[in-house]
Amino acid sequence: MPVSLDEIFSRLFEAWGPQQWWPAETPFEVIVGAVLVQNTAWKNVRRAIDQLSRAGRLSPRAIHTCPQAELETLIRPAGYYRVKAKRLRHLVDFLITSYDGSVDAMRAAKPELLRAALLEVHGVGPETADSILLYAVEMPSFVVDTYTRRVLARHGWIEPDVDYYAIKQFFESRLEPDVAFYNEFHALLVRVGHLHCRKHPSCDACPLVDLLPEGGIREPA
DNA sequence: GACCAGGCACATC
DNA sequence: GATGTGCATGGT
Repeated sequence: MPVSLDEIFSRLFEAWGPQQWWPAETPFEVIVGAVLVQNTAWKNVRRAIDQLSRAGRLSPRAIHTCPQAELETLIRPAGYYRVKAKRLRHLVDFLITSYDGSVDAMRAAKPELLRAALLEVHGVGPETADSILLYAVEMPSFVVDTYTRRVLARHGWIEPDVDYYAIKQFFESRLEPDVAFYNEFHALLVRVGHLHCRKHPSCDACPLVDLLPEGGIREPA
């Protein structure tokens, strides 16, 4: 690790400032978005959430009672609409069964136990669980996604094939647990990953350009 | 028309 | 345990 995470964060934050994540009106909307955004561009998720909202289906009970066909139609713009309709229903069932449909009620839970419980829900993997913990429940659980992995791997700070939990620990072992900080850091990593670490990167304007490893960026995994 | 997007579950070897 | 595949819409 040739450079500190604090240094990386500072550069990104000074370049772009607060990212205003998660883009949602309510904690429940965060949860819905966390499922719908799986391997999908946020713009498409926005459409799906708007359709749910306009149909009066943007609440735990409303989704719980929503016929499957209607739910699929409403979330269609987000892609994978059949699997996501099922995943959304499983998650809402969990929320209603375990927390009486209240996201706020989850705040009283022990973070590790809540994370484990979320991972038991069909369709909720590590990133979705951590997004819910951090952005909806406001627990300091670092979120790792494609961009996080790509940015770190391209700069040679991690091996590209390390697993999710190892990357999560990489951050959490080096940072103080702080919801606002984790929030901002992850959002900034998504931004730098999106702008500069894709298949055809544009490193010139990247705030981390002078932190590139010897021999330039690494190939993606 | 190819390629990509803020994953996850499941099949197969 | 590692690797491959299906899921699907919409933007570039």
